[in-house]
Amino acid sequence: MCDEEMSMSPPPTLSPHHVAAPYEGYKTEELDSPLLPLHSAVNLEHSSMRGDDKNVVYQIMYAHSQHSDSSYTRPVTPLQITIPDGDASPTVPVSCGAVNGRMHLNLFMCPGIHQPCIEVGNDLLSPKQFTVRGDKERQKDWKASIRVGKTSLRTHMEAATIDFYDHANRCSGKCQSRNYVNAPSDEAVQARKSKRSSEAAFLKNEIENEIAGREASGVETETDTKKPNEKKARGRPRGSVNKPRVSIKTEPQDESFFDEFFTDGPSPQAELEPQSDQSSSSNRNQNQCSPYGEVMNCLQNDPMNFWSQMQNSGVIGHFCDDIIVSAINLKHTSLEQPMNPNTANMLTRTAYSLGIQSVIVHRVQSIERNVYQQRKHEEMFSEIQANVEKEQRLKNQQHSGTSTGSEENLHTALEMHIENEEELIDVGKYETYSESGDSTYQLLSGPSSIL
DNA sequence: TGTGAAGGCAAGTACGAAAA
DNA sequence: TTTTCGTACTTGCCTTCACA
Repeated sequence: MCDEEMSMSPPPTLSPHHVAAPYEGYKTEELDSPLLPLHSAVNLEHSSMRGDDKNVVYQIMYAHSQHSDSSYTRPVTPLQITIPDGDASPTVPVSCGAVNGRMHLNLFMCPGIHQPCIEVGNDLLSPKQFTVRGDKERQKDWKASIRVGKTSLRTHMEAATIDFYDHANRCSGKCQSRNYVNAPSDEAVQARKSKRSSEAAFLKNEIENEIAGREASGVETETDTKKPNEKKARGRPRGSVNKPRVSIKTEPQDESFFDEFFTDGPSPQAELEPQSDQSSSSNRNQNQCSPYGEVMNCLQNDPMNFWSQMQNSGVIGHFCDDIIVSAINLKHTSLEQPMNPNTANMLTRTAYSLGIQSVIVHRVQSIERNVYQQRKHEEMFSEIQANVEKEQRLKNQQHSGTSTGSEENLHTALEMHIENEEELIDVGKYETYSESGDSTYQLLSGPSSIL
């Protein structure tokens, strides 16, 4: 399993490029991958994060690590879809239709299609979304639709001039064609390899040309380290049977775990555990693990040391997964249960810990503006509709003549719609969390304010 | 002739309904 | 309650066709 084998190898080093777009403006339209700047909840939980503190967050994470030398490129987990200012993020210019963007290679992770990695203005889009923006979604082939220079992304990937970040260790098993999986003929394989090797130099050169003016150090091609025979086929294995469905509904122990997660001090259970654990775990050799209280103490009082050890041990991915699962549980709790002080407090703590409070504020404002605009438009169209009906009645009464008035009104309505179009708020910027994917907001009676 | 777009097809996923 | 089955959907690759 790739996630469990997450390595800390640096990302490919194709022309490091500093992201120009401001961090705060980044967002993703991925429904299940909301923008979550990741930083230490322990260190920042009580600090007021301002927008210009973002670099501080980054320093807190890595400044004192063993990788403090400038040559080290920070590892990237799937959560880290934001790029702080000043971070070296290798990018390549990409295009899809008329839309241009920059693909962040260290965010481009297998299988890629839903991984937000393409910077377009202030948006961070997945390749799928990028093809939609470029009006190429009907092509059903995102790799062919996205172009690097004059060549498709597919061609680059087949030539191994571009590959998913740390693909050897993070392969999802869903990235390969059925044509590879279904054992192609040796001739086909040889032909493909030959084609790749002959094109690779040209394609690499093309990429370097595309990013001319920057240092072109080449892309790490990981084909040598790949093990094609270990690739899994996409989708459901043949002959497999259904397993009993595992509900992600919060279970009691998960609830308690989550309650503890974002609280200041140890929970009552946590305080009890060390005592019960101390007697039995005082002898490390007997249990083959550190005492509960010792681990908890390190986690709370020396987070830098704790997480550094987890990182060095290569198991930090497990804890990131726990955080993700806990966040999902919190989402379900928020959606399915009446709001209570505990959940509300937890949501606020989470928002502050993840540094997304400004995103939330912007989203609230955007929703309010959108509701106001929708109401305004409804009123406008109701008025026009009433006028049209009025004209129609007059027309019927007169039994003759033309009703130029209604036509004018209709025309006016169309014009007003177009004129006001630019005033419409792009709620898509902050509209990502709807379970159903419905992007329209319900018009509430009363004022536009939702607070 | 090369390139891009559109559509077809294959393989697998996810999920609900039905059966055991 | 668990397992099996059916089906809509997703994804990726290939072929065909139109156009410059």
